[in-house]
Amino acid sequence: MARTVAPAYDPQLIEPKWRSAWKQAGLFSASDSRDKPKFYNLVMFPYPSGPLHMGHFRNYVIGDAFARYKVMRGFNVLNPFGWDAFGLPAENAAIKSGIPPRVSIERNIAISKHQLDIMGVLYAWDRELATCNDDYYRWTQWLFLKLYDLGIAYKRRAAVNWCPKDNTVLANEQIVNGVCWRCGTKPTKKELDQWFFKITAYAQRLLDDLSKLDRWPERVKVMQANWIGRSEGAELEFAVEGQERLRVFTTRPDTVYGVTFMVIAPEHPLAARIVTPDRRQEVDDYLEKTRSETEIERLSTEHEKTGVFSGAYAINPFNQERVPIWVADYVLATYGTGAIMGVPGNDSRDFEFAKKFDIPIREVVSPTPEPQGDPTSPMELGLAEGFMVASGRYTGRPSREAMPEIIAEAERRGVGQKTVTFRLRDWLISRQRYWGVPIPIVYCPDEGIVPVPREQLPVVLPPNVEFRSDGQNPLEHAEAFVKTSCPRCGKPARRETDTMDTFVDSSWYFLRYTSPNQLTEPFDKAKADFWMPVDQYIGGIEHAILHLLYSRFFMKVLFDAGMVSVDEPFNALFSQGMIQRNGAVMAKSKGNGVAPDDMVRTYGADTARVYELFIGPPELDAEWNDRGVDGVARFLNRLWRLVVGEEDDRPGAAATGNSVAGEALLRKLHETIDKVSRDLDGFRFNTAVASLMEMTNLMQDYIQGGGERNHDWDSACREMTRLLAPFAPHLAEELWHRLGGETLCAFSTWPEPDPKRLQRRTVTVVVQVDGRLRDRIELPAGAGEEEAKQSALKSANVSRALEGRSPRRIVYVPDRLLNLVSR
RNA sequence: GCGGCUGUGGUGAAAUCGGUAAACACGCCAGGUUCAGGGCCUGGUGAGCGCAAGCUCUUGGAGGUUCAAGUCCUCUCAGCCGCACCA
Repeated sequence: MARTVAPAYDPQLIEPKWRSAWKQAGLFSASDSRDKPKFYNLVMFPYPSGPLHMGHFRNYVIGDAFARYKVMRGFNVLNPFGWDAFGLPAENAAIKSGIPPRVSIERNIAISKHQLDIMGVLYAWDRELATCNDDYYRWTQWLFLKLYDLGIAYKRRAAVNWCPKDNTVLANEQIVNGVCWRCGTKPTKKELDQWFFKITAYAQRLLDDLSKLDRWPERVKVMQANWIGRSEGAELEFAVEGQERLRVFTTRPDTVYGVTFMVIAPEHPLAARIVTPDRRQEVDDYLEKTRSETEIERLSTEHEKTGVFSGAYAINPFNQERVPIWVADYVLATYGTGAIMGVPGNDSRDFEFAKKFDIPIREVVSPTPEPQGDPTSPMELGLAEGFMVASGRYTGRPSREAMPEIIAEAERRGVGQKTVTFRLRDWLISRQRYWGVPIPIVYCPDEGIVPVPREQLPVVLPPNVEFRSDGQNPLEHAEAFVKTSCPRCGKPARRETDTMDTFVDSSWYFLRYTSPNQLTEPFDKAKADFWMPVDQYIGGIEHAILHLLYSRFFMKVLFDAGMVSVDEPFNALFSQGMIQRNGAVMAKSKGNGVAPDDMVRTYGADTARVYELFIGPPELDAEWNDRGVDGVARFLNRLWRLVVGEEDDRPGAAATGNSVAGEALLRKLHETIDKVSRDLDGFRFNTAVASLMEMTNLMQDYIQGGGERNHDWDSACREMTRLLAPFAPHLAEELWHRLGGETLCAFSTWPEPDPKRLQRRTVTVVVQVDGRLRDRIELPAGAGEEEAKQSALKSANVSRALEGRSPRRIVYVPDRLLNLVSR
């Protein structure tokens, strides 16, 4: 057991008392009334995976402190909480242990709720939701049907990423570093009929509107922009000998004269059609090989180019040259047109390919108007712009100028046009798993795909299913669930057994909080209009793409459908860093977690909270230091003793000559009010705590210097208590009460700094000679340059540094600095 | 490869507008305390030189702009994160 700082006050005694007081008084029970400005404060809801540790709590403490601050600032604060309760871990646990997901989830929720409670983290619990409850997921189904009606939800056969361990498909966003984001297994390819959301239809808006999000972290916006991956270029059409045509996408139409070969992806439909008989066997072998080797080979970092000649040729529409068409897996079927023009003279991948297969390499862009010469070892691959080489009538022109002309020529001649391509793919939402929202679709032998009528929602997830060790979806074997009748014709039909990706659940939960008991629709539009957008969203960086992109997409769809009045869900976003301990991110699996329960027992909730906020800049990762907690405990104890008045009779507390006047005390108080307010507005909790510590230290100097517990002192104590309230709310409440506060401190008004108190009569001005610090002088505030100069010249240090020279120039920053320039 | 972030004492860090580098805290050292230990209190604590006054150096590195640079500019090194055969 680490040695700890014994409390001077007893958190165990005071903390529970104030927690019930807040609940009774309805702190954070948001009303929909408009008498105060609204503030929607939201922390990302968690997956209830078991006991929380202090790493998780950074998010909740930040959110709680900020919400409390906003209440004191006079806002009508909505600060709700819920549970992202569907998902694989609970189902996998069920397969192992036999405990049904709903049971383990409910147990975990109860544990987490208790932990939040003892940490003094409070929410609008009357708005609590869990995505696995049918009064929530029926509306997720309702929204699916809405998207189906809008043509945004659709089903198609597609080669999808399949995780063989989790036995389900994955969205592109869920392949992280080439492996399944959950279990780390390398996915394989599978052809399946799957449900998608047409997020690509929103690609441009999702990209454009990032510029509206000026209170989002830059890195999150950059990650989203990269993920959306907009590329401007052109599609060019090459005639293939015979009847076929081959369309390629290129961002560099200006390099079209450098084409010496074409490549199509193995999955490209032309691959089957254009191959000449003599090449058939070799091409089929290659297609077979790329299919079986799947992503594993393709994703290896130093993947050597492979490919096979199809036997067919294409005609370059610009120079009429005949170029061979190859099949190679370095071209992706899912991007652009699934085919490229090979320009080895300017593209490093094409260069590599051409080298390997002895395809001619031709210089096409040169950094100078003259050709560089030896094109077999071009040093300037990937040249963004330059001068065109061997490019017909464009030769010698700057490529940047020629590019639009080439596109225009292609359009005129009907062999291509300007296009924009995105990396973003449609969102695959089908999951072949049990513990999720059933997709409300019925398959009828006659009618085909039939949506479940809205009045029949929810399609209830059957509670009693058999969890199979072969990993198959239990729903497929739940006869009572699968067998149904067609809603249109009444004939026997089968239900869809896929469930939805849990990211669908979390794409709209922030709307449900605004009217959690709405019985007739997912949310009440008037209430959503009142509360949305979320004013401050707080969560981990791991959701930079997935959740935050999907939620933005949903919001735009609902906006277009007239269901909401704003098209971005989160006005300001804060991504907090992770807490590490012993060199690793705090995690249950690493065994380095610190339990909030232990912290509360040893130090009390307030110390744990303040330490989490003091640990470092909240947006950066921070290392948990067990001893650092003691420092915070000391601070709170000292403040307690000072305010409660136990300081006088302590031994060693004799006057030390550190005399602090009442005026100085009040000036520091108002400086602290000013600083803490600005720090809270800017999410700088660490420096806010530091300035509270500074003020406490000064209060101690005041008392030890014999300062009286007079009116000034009382005022300092009272305002300090209010400043402390968002950080250490229990302690603040107890002090507030002892200072005679009649209502709760949590509801009291945030103090304002008094500008008169911030003024100083005298200021310390730094004196430099030739830019080097030589002395400090005391001057009346607002003193003029001449006065400052005269005063400075009296300084022995200054005259020594001047060595008899007189200043040739004087730089004077009033109340701050005087620089005498003598050289 | 592309994009982003971060480099400041023994440690976590601060410096909000180009104006006192190292606030606050941990740790360490010394002293005090009806001081067992712990706690509490006081003082010290970037490096070097000096008895001292003081001087010099110091924000990953190298240049530059400026009266003045942790902060702005150019180049560069290291670490972390994201994306990655995206045409």
